[in-house]
Amino acid sequence: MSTNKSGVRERRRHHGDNRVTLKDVAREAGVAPITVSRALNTPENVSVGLRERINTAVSALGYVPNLIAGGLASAGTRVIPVVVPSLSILTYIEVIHGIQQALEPAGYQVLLGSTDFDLEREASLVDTVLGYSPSGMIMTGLRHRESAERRLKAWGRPVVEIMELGETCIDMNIGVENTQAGACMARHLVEQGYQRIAFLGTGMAHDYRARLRYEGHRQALKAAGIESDVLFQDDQPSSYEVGRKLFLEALDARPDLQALHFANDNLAAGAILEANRIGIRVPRDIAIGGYLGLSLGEHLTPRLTTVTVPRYEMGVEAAKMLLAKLEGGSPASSRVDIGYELKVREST
Amino acid sequence: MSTNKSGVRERRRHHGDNRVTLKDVAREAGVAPITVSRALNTPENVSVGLRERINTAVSALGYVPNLIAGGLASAGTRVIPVVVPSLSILTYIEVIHGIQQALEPAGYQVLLGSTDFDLEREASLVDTVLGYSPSGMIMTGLRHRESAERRLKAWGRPVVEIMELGETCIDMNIGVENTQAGACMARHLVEQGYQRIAFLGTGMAHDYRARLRYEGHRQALKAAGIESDVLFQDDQPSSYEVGRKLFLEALDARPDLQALHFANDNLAAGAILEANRIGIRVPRDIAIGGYLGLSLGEHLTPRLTTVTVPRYEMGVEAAKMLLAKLEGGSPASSRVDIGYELKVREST
DNA sequence: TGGTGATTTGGTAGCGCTACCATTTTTTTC
DNA sequence: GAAAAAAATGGTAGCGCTACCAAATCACCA
Repeated sequence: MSTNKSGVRERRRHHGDNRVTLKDVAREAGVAPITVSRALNTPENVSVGLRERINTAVSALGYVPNLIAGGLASAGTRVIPVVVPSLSILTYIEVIHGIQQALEPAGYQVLLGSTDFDLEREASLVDTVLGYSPSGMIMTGLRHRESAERRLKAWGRPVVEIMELGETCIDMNIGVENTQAGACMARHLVEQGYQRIAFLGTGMAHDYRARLRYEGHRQALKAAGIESDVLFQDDQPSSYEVGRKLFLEALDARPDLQALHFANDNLAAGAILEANRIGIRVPRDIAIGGYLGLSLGEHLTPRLTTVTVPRYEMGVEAAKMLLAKLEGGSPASSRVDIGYELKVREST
Repeated sequence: MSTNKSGVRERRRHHGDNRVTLKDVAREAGVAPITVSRALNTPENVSVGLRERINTAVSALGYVPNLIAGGLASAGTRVIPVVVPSLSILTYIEVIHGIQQALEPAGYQVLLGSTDFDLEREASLVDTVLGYSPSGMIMTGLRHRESAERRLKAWGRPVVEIMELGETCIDMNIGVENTQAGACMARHLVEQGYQRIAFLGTGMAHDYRARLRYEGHRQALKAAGIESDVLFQDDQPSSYEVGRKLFLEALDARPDLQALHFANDNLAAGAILEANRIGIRVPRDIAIGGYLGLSLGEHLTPRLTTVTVPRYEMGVEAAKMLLAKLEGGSPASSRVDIGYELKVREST
């Protein structure tokens, strides 16, 4: 029977995994475990000599902290869940990219969650990820199930809501005014002299931010004295293919249309590419405007007029707001309008 | 002073956070905590009546397990780190999407890590994420720092290496034969009668999978008796813009070229879009082939000939292999060739 | 009915770390 | 120089859960 010196039966480690622990480092450095913990977490509270001795032991043994144990015992686990509606939409990917690039150097990891635009799933995802004792959290949008919102508020750690801007948020908020962005493009189309303008979007039943842009579009047309309001929509996720389909559908149903306002650049690009193929001249025959500022837009012929949103930067800023709060301070502002910009190019 | 019934000073909870714990559920259901744990994790070991009583208590209190504590005490934390070279490359995003879609329903979360093609960073990322006691892991490629490889092998939990196929892997492997895929396109170009063929790629200094495809390209040309070997490269990440730049550079430097083999569809698309703009006819003036099968390729004029790789499916399959092993069984195969397909369209 | 084994439940210890407090050492002050 | 304050280190308990083993209960059969 395997026994150790003191004759007590050796307890088999739970996991096969026998990583170096803080205790091992402590033994190596000849100090108490808690001192090692301090040397690593609050080095200013440990004398210089000891600190060096401990650091030597750490690298000698190749110690890597068990964040799980740390998370259980104290604060967070240096995990930041990022909850987005979909991973198949480039927009969210670019935001996540920005978040990740800003968080990783600070020693935080991104935990990915996707809701498929379902607030119920979002709520249960919030429950799940809170089970990881994360250090903070990034959510998409300002609308959530009441239960999720309550839980996050009670949680008391930094939360950033992105993509959208509103009066009230759980904790911090960065995004754009979707209604205004929608109105901006519509106004531009009107200013260009177009009168018969349609809005074309996908998944508007669940994507309320797209609905907000449509709402802005309508308001702008109304303000310009255009009462007619043409909408083409589809329930599939946005893609070049769906853009193409909506484009053909609109041409067919309303040959008199002068301009098409697409809910995003994927759709708009699909339309321009199809126009190229079938010989419809943009904007002479019909004008096309998008939303997002995907790089593809600049390479199309004609180049796509769009309302750009700095998605990557939004991610970086969201992460920075979170980090500011995590590091004890408070962010410069807890509500940031990342802005949008109308890029007038040749398609309108 | 705040004291409880037994006169012991009440210990302030570490975290403000006062979630419902397993103990609370146990009290509510009138059983021992361990029984609740069993009812949730191995319900077959708990009698039906008790199981129901416990489930009632769980939902009455809104209990959500603390995965951190579970992870510390036992096996994994139901986290699967996914380590990829970059989040700005659509390929990896689509794989991650597949992984996420397959893992989330099974109750696993994706922890994102990106290495920027730096194996040193990859190794330290491996150390970091192992600190989360993950249940399994997904890595990109088969080449790693020796330390990372050793650590993962010793770790003893399921690891899937994706994107590439090889003789030896840490644990499980799914991907494509990059060399063959590169050769496939080159062979096609030769068969179409093109002789003066260039390969155009980006970041080939660090992206060895792109180098493998180039290697395949060279071998195929050599096999066809074409000794000349033209390469244009750039160090920026792939984009339409860089594709455009390489395209113009190639046209300028070697006006006699008949076909361009791009390392990926982003570059190839950038080239076709530029060709459209400046009036170069593809494939009459010059043929263009890509790699990946991005959906954009089908919407270009001419449609892009490419070697498609089922990226989303690769993610799903990788996740399934992992899940099979996590759930005790073993995957049907621990080495899966996800395959590629030459899609001949109008650009060649 | 008692005995055997299978099934169901509970007790205890500990996963690796840090909060909290106690103790020791050093520095400062008058 | 002693007393007081500050800084450095250590001890202990416990974060919430599950592995391991012990105990209790049940089913079954001779």
